[in-house]
Amino acid sequence: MINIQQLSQELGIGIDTLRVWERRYGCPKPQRDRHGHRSYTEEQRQELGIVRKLQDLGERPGNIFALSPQQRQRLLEKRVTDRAPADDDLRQLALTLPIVELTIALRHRLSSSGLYDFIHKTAVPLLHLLGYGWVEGSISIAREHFISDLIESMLQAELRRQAVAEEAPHLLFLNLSGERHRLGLLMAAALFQLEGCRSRLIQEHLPLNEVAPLAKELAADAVALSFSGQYPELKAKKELVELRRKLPAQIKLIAGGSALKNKVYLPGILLCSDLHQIPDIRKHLFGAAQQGQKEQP
Amino acid sequence: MINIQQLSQELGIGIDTLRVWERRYGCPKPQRDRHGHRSYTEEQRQELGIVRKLQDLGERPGNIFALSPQQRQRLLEKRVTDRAPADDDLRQLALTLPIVELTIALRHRLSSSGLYDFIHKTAVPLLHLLGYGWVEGSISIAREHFISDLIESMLQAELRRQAVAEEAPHLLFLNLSGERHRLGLLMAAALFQLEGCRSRLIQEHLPLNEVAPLAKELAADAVALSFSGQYPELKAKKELVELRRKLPAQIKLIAGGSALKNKVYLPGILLCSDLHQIPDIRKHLFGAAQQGQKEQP
DNA sequence: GTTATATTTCTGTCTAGGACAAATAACCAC
DNA sequence: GTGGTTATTTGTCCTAGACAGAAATATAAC
Repeated sequence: MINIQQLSQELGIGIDTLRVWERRYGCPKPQRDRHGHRSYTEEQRQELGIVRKLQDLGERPGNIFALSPQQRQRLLEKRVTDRAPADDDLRQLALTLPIVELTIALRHRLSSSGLYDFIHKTAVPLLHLLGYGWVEGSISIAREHFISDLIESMLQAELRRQAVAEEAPHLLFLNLSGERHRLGLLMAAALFQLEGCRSRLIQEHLPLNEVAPLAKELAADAVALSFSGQYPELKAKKELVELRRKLPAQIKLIAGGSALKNKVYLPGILLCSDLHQIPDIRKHLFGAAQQGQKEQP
Repeated sequence: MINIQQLSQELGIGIDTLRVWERRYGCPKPQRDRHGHRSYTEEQRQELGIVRKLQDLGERPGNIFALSPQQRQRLLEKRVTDRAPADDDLRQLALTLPIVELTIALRHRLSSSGLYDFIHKTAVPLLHLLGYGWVEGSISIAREHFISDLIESMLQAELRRQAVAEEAPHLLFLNLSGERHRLGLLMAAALFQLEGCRSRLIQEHLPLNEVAPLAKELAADAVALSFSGQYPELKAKKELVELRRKLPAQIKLIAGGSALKNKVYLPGILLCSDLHQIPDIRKHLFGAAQQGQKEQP
C-alpha cells in the first residue's frame, strides 16, 4: 500500500500522468484511503512497471492500455527476447545467482575478456535483461539496483584505472536526461577512453547554457551528450543546434542516446546511435593516433 | 525564462510547493507566458535558491518570506560564516580559482594531508561553502556541480583504493533521501573504511522493506542509513524502528544525517550526528581491532 | 526547572476536472 | 520514397479548496 508520490518516484512517471491515465484509460485504479487519497497495491506497481517498460520500448499508452495485463506481459516478453538474444548463462546470472557470487562472476568476466568485450557482451545485455527483464516477476528491486550499481562502480573504476597519454583528446561527457540512464553515458565514456581519449564525466544535471563556458574552461576537444528515450526528439535537436552555435568551432559535439534513433543529419554534430560506432567516430574526429593505451598495474 | 518544472527540478522544490508559496506569500511571482503558464526569470531562480538554503539551515518558510530579499541574503551570509569559519584559502579555492588549477589543488591537499584531514578540513567546509556559499552570486551552477562531482569521484577512488583485511566488519551504506546528499554518506563510508571496515555503498534509492533481505544476503555486519535535513524526523524514526525489527539482531544499525540532530535514543540504533564520532562508533561496535589498514601503491 | 501532554499554527501534498501545446501518426501530393 | 498538411494522442499546466502531519507554543505535572 503506497501513495501516489512513492509510486511516481519508483516508476519514474509523473503524478499528473498517473492521474490522467486513471481518468482516461481507467487503468491504475487505486483504492482510496480514509481521506480519499489514492493508495496503490504492490500488484498495481508491478503492472505499471510493465507498462512503463513497454513505453520505453516505443509502445504508446493508448495501445498499451487497450491490452489486458496478460497480453501486456506477453508482448513485453516477446519484445525483450527479440532484442536481447537470450544468453542462458547471462540469464542465470541476472535472475538467480546469489549476489555475492554474481559480484565475483562479473569481476571475473571483466578481467578475462577485457573492458571492450565486457561492455558489449556482458554489461549491455545484462542491463537490458534487468531493465526489461524482471517481467518474470522474480527479481527484487534491491537486486535490480544492486546489479546496476555494481556495474556502474566497476566501469568507473576502469575509467580511473586506465592511464591515457598527456596529449590525448579531451572529451567531456554530460548527462541531460535527469538522473536515470547514467550507465549509457558511462559506457560511452569508457569506450572512448579505450580508444585513447581522456574522458571526463560529469554526473550532475547541468543547465544547457552552462555547458559551453564549462567546456571552454576545461579546454575540452569535444563534448558528448546523451539523450534518453524519454527525451522528446525535437527538443533534443533544438538544444543540440543551440549548443553547437554557442560552442567554438574547434570543440566537436557528439550526441547519442535512443532519443536520436532516427539518423537525422545536423551540421557539425556527430551522431552516435550505437556504442559500436565509437571507434569510427574517434578516428573521424581525431585521426588514427595512438590507439593502444597503457594500463596501470 | 524557465517554466515551473525546470525551476522545480533545479531547486529541488515541488511544483505544488512553488504554487502554494505564490498563493500564500506572494513571493515567487512569475510572469505568465501567452498560455497563462508561469515563467520565471533567472533572478527569481537565484532568489529562491537563497530561500531554499535558508530552509535547509532550519529556517521556516513563513519567517523567510517575511523578510525582504536583501535581508534574506544577509541572514544567509551570517548563518554561513557562523557555521563554516571562513578559511580564506579555501574561500579563494571555491570562488575564484580556475577549475583546472582547482582540481590540482584538491588532489594536492588529499595526497599531502591524507584522507581523514582532507574530509574534515577540506571537503566538508568546501561543500558547505558551495552549498550555501554562492550567495555572493559569483559561482555558476556549472562550477558548483563540477566541484561536488570532483570531490565525489575523489572519495570514491579512495574508497576503492584502500585495501581492507578479509575479516574486517562489513558495512552497507544506503541513501534513503532521494538523489541529493549523496556526499554525506560517501564521506561516512570513507571514514569508516579508514577505521578498518569494509564499506559498501549503494547509491540507488531502495524501498525500505528491501533493505533487510539485502543486508542478510550480503552478510553485512551493519547497515548505515543517512537522512537528509529535508526528511521529516518522525518518519525517519518510525522507519528506523521498523527496520531494526526486521533486521536480525547481529546486524547493527547506524543512522546519521541532519534529520536526526536531536539526540533521541532509539533502542538498538546507533546515532551518528557528526562525522567526528565515527572512530568511537567503530570501537563501540566492533571493539578495538586492527586500526591501521594498508594502502595499495 | 524540567519533562510530558494538549492545543494551535504552519506547511506541504492531495483532490477534481478542465484546458491546451507539443509530440506523434495518418494522410496526401509530388 | 520525401516533404508538408491535418488529425489524434498524450503529458503537463491551470485553479482553488481541503486537510494531515510536523513544528511551535501553551498548559499541566512532577
